[in-house]
Amino acid sequence: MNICSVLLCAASGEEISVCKELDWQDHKKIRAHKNIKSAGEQSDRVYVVCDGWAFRFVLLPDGRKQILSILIPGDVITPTRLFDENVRFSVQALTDMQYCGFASSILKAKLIADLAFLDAWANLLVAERHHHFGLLIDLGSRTADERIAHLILDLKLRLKRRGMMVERSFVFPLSQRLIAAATGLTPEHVSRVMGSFRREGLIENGKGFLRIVNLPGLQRIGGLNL
Amino acid sequence: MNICSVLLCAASGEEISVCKELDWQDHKKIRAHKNIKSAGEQSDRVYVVCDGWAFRFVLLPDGRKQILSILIPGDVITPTRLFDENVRFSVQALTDMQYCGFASSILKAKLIADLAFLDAWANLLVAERHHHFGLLIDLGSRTADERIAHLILDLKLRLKRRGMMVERSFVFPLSQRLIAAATGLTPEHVSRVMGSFRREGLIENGKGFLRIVNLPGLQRIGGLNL
DNA sequence: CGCAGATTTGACAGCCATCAAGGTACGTGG
DNA sequence: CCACGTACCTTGATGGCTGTCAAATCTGCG
Repeated sequence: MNICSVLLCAASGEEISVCKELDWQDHKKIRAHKNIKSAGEQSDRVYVVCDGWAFRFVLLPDGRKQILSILIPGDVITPTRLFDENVRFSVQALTDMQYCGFASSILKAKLIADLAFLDAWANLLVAERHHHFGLLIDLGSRTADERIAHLILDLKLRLKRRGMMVERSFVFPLSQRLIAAATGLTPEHVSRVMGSFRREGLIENGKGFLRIVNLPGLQRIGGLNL
Repeated sequence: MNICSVLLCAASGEEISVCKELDWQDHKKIRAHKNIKSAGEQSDRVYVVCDGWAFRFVLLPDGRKQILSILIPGDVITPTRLFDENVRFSVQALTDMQYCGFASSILKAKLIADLAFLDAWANLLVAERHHHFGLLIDLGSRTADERIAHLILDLKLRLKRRGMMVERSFVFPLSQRLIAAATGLTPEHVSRVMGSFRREGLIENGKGFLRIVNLPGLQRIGGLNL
């Protein structure tokens, strides 16, 4: 048993005991801004974020990139690798990070043998799907303020679940350029919106961290209210 | 063996032989514009579209609706129902339609017993995920023309795979209001874009059908080029 | 110190939303 | 058969949110 197995279990919502026999195959470090995977590459490993942040993205022919998801420690980087050899997106380290890989053949064998593990993996995919629906609503129907507020609230929730918040503050290594790529906006406009959030006393943020000062206010803007 | 089982197999990309023992539990008809499912409802059935079109959507508190996916015959309406009792979205019939339901307990038992079926189901979820990524790119990074052209090309491809195209024409029951809800635009703007497509000789469309006149031209606008 | 990248701010433009009006098709009821 | 209502599509005028372009400031880093 090791830290990566624990993370994998945590990510899939499973009891640690389920994963006792799982052991990591690789354990890698990578520097910020390096690609972990590029779209189209093949691979026989499923990777899990152990430390640091990363993001999934697609590079468009005209140079713009659309971010599909932001990955924090405990997230599975390529959960569909078990069923699809081709990865349809690229993954880049956002900070210096560590991640570890599990051979998909071993995971898949376990998936079949262990019903609880299958359920856990399915729940992981379902949760991601639900998350993507939220993103679609943001990009399709909501204003810049709403998208950014929602992004912040979403990250807050996920970090809190993993015990990575202190008070109302958390590590926040996202550059405004990245927030822009995630929300479908331009960096300039993100700067304007974040600036107004700060002036209105909703948030405080400095180098690498963010603090939610007025949670109800932020929720009034970015809550999905579904 | 019946038409619904065949459709379910087709949808999951499986050989028909795999599904021989599956039998439908319900077979329902429903009129256009009626809801098949509402978000939050629980259900113990997985439904498959037999005839007609439908769409998944989320209703926002301010009354706008965002369409998440358009469903054509052969599509599984609630593929995650096997792992998640709560459905996070609503589904509405777009035309008069027929659909049938399979008890999720039976499907799930088959999933565990039959490796090929598990793979097929996983492929279905992976394909949907990939499709949602494409939508995210549209809504996040692309113009109105590109989104609409892409929507048309995507439907064309899916209908072609199911053998539902004649020449370059296909049934196209989407109102412009619905295209707007799917692409994150307003009906007025959709009308302008479709009008310009028509004037430029890219498409022809009348009541309930659409014909792609200039496929390369449309692909130049709406191809993802990934 | 010098450079590259991130953030901020301002001016301006454009895409698309909003508001409004009119046309067409279709179903219903008289 | 015709009046009428409803829903959809079309078109125009106007406005606003956000993108684009540009430049200044700041920061970290070699």
